[in-house]
Amino acid sequence: MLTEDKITQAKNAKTLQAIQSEVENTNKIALSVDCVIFGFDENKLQVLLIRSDLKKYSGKWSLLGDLVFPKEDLDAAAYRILKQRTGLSDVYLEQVHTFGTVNRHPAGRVVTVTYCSLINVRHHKINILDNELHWHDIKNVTDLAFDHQQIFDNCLKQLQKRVQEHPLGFNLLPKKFSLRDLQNLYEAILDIKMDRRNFRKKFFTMDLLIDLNEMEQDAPHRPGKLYKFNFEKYEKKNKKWVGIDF
Amino acid sequence: MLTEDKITQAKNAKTLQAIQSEVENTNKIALSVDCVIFGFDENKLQVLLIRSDLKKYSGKWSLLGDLVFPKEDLDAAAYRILKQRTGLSDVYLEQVHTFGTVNRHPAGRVVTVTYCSLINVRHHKINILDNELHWHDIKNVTDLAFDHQQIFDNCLKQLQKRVQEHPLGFNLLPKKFSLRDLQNLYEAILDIKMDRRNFRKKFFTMDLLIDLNEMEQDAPHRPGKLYKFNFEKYEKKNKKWVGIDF
DNA sequence: TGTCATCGTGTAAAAAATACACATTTATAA
DNA sequence: TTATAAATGTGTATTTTTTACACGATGACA
Repeated sequence: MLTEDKITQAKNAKTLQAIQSEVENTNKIALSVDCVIFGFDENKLQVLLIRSDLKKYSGKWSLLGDLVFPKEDLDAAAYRILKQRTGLSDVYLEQVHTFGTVNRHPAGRVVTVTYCSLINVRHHKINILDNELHWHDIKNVTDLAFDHQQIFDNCLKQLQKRVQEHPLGFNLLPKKFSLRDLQNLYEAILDIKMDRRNFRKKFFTMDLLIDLNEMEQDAPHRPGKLYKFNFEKYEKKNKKWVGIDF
Repeated sequence: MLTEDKITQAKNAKTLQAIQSEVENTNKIALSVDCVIFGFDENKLQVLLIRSDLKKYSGKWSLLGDLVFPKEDLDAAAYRILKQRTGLSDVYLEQVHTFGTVNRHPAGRVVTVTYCSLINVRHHKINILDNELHWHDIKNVTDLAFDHQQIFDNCLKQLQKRVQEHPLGFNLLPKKFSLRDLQNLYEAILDIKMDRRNFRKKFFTMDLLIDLNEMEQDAPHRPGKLYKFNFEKYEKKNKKWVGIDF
């Protein structure tokens, strides 16, 4: 190493104290997490919203969020909010994006880490005690408080993409579901219509559905067979590259 | 609305001051950005690293990062670091993930927002004056300081995925490139070998390359034709859904 | 027992991905 | 100048995947 290098290195090698001082004193910022919680009910994709707790946005709906505690992991904060609001643990949760525009929050600088969560509406329904908390058909979600509309749009877009690449969608369905349920789910998330026969062929070819030899109950017409997703088998196979396509 | 609802709403409707107080006083956290800066040189994917400025990690390499200023947008902080370290503006930059494990940084709680940047090595080469800053073949990147190995791995994985779905890769190449250059780039990023004829067919079929009617210079063999990417045409076409595949 | 709605199924055509070989061009070295 | 080495440029046959499309069977209900 050249002498010059050593000088530079010495210059760069701050003491831990120096950095600690920077971290402690100068540049701290409030950090929050916001959860976009999706559910699937009546063949519609739904999102869980709460009335804004800020007078400025009184009457508007907002995502579920809270400040992150100083000694709390980000994921833990997101789980805390979910547990608090839905009573559910063990839910699908994935970080999506961090929004940090300086003036995004009226109360000061708040950077927010957003999470997408998928839950089975049936499992948690009884736990929504707070009357200010409601499911909304995503088609009717407009004009949310803060920058939550942007966050929501971003999250939905990511969901639409990821649901095609990974078996996320099953988190929104009961353990047992019919192929019709599954197709309705995909159609709701992607906002498209699909050919029924080709959809079935697609999933049967994947060979990741387990036929339960049971039938739908209480269908007002010919009942369909019930399936469950074979997570074990899915975990074992490592998906290959798809190929360049843009 | 029920009376009960109104009570709940009143309870939830904090004043702006109350929230401001929370934001200002209780839960502030140091926030940094870390940039994974990729380059492409000698047919190898490279990443720009600096020697750690912490004695604890003396000798180890780390990503380029800095604390975010209280009145600075996240993206702006990332651009600032890039400008500072490479002299480049107008570079490809994309937020990837936010890492916030409580003990990830020895100096205290620091949450970091990570960015992936793709730059043309030729354009900035002269601007690396700092001797502690070096390009590293990604194949040799191991054991970075802090949790930077994890951040790097995550970022590379995302790059591998996104480069197949969007024309990011061209940010790593000179404006004029041969098809061989392009293929070498994809092979380096994805760490696979591709069939030359099928690769060419693929890109010609896309019809997004403009034939410049120029030839490579100084090739030690038969020179290939040079192309540039048709960004205008690409922007105009909106890619349709790919289809379920997992 | 008839009607209605949905289930369950197969095939043909089109499009995309893959595997694969040889003549051409330029630089370089004999 | 000529021969050699190395990479370019090109096409076709095969397989796989995607798409389009129709009808008989089943169960609920009236």
